[in-house]
Amino acid sequence: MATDLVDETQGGADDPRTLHQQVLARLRQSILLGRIEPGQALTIRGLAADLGVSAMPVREALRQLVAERALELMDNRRVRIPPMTIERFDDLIAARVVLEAEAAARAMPYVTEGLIARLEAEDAVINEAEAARDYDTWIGANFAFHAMLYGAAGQSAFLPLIESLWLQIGPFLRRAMRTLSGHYTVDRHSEALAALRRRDTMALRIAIEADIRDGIAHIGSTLIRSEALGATGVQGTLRQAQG
Amino acid sequence: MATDLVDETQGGADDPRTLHQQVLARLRQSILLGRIEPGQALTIRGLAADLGVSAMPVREALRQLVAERALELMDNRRVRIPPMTIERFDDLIAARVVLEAEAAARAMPYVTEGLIARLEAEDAVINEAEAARDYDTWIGANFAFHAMLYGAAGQSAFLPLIESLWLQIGPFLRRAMRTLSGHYTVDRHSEALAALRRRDTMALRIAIEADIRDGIAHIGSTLIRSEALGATGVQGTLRQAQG
DNA sequence: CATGCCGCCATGTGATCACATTTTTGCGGG
DNA sequence: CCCGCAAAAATGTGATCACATGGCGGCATG
Repeated sequence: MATDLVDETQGGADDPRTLHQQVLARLRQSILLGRIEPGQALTIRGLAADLGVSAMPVREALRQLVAERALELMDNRRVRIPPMTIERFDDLIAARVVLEAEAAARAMPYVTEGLIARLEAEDAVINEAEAARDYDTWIGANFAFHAMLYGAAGQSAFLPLIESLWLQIGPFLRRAMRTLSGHYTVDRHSEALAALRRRDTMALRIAIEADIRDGIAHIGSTLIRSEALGATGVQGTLRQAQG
Repeated sequence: MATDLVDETQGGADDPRTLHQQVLARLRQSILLGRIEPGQALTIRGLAADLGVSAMPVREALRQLVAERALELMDNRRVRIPPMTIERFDDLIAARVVLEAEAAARAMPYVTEGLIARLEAEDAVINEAEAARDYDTWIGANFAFHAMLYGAAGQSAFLPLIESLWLQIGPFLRRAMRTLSGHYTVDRHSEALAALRRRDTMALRIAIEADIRDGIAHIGSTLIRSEALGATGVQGTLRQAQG
């Protein structure tokens, strides 16, 4: 009864990372790509069984994801994806806009031709994925595009904060994209790339903000249709697969 | 050989929180108030002995603080306070400015007379602490003032991000304040309170940004004087007190 | 006296176990 | 047929243990 909740492919036997780091990476990706349903039961033993590890690495990974606000520790001491509300969603978008616009502007001095070329390559992946309706690739490449830009100056204090925001939005982004397939938008990444080539910081800020806003504006309406997504939902009865 | 690294007073026997939550709270406060020296050895067993708990809660608390970027996991798998560089410090301040200015502006609609009164009370505590050179109280009340404002609308997605930034700055803020005792500054909190009373969002943004910038501007010079604070330093040989 | 090597000790990681609490299930009565 | 209560299963929390790794000092050697 093993679910496809996590990517079983990655993580070889000679992975230099600790087990809890591997578990963390896999769970993080699952959340980011919306593979975990809001409301789904997330138990230590269940995840451990699914991932083929003991409980300890899972415990540590869950704790870390709680700290990043990707998961929420309830009063029952159980962990879940935090339910989304309109207010919280609005907060998350506002935080993304100010943080990512600033991060992009601050990355400008470090933008090289090579970086622009790599961004263009990533943008091509995004466009292909969009045409093919491949949402996993689309979401992943989209984040890679932004992260590549913000990390141009090397490790930045902005990136972890932004990543936390993505993790909080991820589960609902995927759900909204399923309902709203084929939404036509202006290619904001092209605008951003043009701004980068011109070294036009202000235009870059505008492009990034526009990309964030109309990339997810329609989620708001999804939220309105089903108030407090994830607040109710299938509680448990999905992780009984173990002896 | 127990250090005064953590506040031993809090945390009764009938604390409803789990042990790891108590440990987390105490470590977090220690970091925020700069009671942990950058470069100081932070071992699981050592902290557990200091706190009178087993290793398990400490492990989980450390993991959570690593996720919040308050601590850093080195390649040795050992944990430390991340060394500060001028670039990182600059990033942290920039992130604080955009996040806190936005958080303050978004809190404006929820500002009541009662909140303003409570902020004034907190500001009084800050001024007293500054006069008395009581840095612990000063830092704590300062954060309480800001958190109170940003949390006016209830739980905000901004607050955890901002808290992470405070935790990253904390250890060095304290160090810089020790060297720069008695720095005269305009009372930006008064300006912020005045803006709140007038419901002047733009003035509030300006006051918050000014408060952040000149509250810690002098730390930059401290950093320049001792390049890469915490990069070198007393490595370990301080947590041998156990057996 | 300086330097490189070896062994010991401390540490992080992961596994397993016991216990208290919560959740689910099953049964009996209304 | 529905509701409530009790038993049973499941879960989170914390403790302890085994093991591999890394750091440190002592020791022998040049």
